[in-house]
Amino acid sequence: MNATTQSTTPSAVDDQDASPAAVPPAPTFDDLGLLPELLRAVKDNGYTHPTPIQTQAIPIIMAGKDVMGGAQTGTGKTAGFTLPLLQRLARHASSSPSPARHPVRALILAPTRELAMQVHESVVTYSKYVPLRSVCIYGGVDIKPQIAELREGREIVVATPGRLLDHVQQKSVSFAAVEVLVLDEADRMLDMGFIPDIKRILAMLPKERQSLLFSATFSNEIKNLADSMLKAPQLIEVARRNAVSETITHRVYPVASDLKRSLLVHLLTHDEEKAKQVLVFVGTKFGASRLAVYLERQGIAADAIHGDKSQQQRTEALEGFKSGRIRVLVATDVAARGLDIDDLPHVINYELPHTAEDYVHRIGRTGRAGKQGDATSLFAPEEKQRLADIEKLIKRQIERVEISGFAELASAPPERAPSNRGHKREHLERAREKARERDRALTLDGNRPAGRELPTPAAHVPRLDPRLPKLDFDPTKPYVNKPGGAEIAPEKPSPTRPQRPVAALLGGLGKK
DNA sequence: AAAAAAT
Repeated sequence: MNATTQSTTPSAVDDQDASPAAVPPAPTFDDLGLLPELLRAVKDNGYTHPTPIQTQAIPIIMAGKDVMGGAQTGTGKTAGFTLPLLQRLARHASSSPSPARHPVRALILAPTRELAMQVHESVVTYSKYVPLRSVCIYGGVDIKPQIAELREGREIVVATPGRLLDHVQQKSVSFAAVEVLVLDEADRMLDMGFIPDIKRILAMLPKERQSLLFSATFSNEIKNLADSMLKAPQLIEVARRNAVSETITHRVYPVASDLKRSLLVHLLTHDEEKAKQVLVFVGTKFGASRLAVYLERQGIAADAIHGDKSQQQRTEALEGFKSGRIRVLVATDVAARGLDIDDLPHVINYELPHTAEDYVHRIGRTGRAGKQGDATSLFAPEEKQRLADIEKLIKRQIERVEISGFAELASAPPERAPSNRGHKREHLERAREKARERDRALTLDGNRPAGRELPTPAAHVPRLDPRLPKLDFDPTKPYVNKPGGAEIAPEKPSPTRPQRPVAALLGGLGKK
């Protein structure tokens, strides 16, 4: 916006505004009254000017007030609460080596492991010169080192709710001395059904404390949550809700869904701009893995990140991407919110997200902090409604870019579209996938979908989804459910009684 | 409609 007028003298008044007298000079971090130790850490990181949310939030949080914050990632929100939080704790920090002198004084809750790690990183960065220690608590990894760290004494705990409650049960953490609670991405927590966990944790905290709640949206549920946990909160809101960065160029490429893979490879290899790193969003976990493998086979360094991957795999994929070893990171919406990947120039939606709001979150990975960003979406005819919803939400028409050989097929009826186009291999793959889907429906659902005919034996290739645990019994035969495994029932079941679907068996085993 | 999170 005012990039050209951005003065080299930090104290210069921004005279772009209509009423210069009313506009204070752009604040620097020095103006915020932060401790020298914190300022030093900020400067080590190369920051001189706080973002708008930091300018607003830091004094309010330092004053000990409760906060309801509406800010998206990339606005400097994390430092906006980390710095004043450290400042408050540092005032009575204990430099004693005794663990007993380091009880948990601040609790920060985040919805995903990656987000928790990021917040923790920020805490570590800014607490460099103050005697405060922190730990990141999340699932999917060995719990013992976490217990050991908590035993040593940590003033600041950044955690995902599930594992934290695990620690509560094991009595490896005490909340008796908690002074500040931060709930980050509360809307996400709500979506993920974390609210019961959050309520349980809240009930264990001292009543006398400062609470900060951050959420990208303000639904009634969020407001209720805020009412139950905040006292006379100050409202901080920078970016307009669902605001989309102005520096992002949006594009959609019309294409038949069967050809999306080919188009993606085409874009990744032909478009000079996209010879760089790209984050690709897909709709399903399976789809993410499949696409990453496909890209690897095409000679493009790719990896997938999603919730069915082990924590180590997720960390590896993210590190690989950040280090540049991986060129294309294929992700589900695990990465849509909060994932902070610096200077990401391109985001591709391989599939349009189910809700328009998710589009905003996904493309929020690019065009950060005034940088130029590209949001490209592959747009199949059946996604028409989704695109309409997105355009309505972001209040702009997205440019259609038609690529010869792809766009024509997108306007043809989907069934006929890809035929005799020299994509036989893909066709085969597609057919195989269809067969797999059919198998899944048959073997796992037990009941045929209403009105759907059984495929003819020739078309029906009996094969179970390879991701599922191997069954050492015939799912079409009657069974009994025993602790430790399933067995074919020895006795003949009543012929009049319908069999329980296999899905019920698998579900039952999963819970045991 | 899909994904995320404790085992």
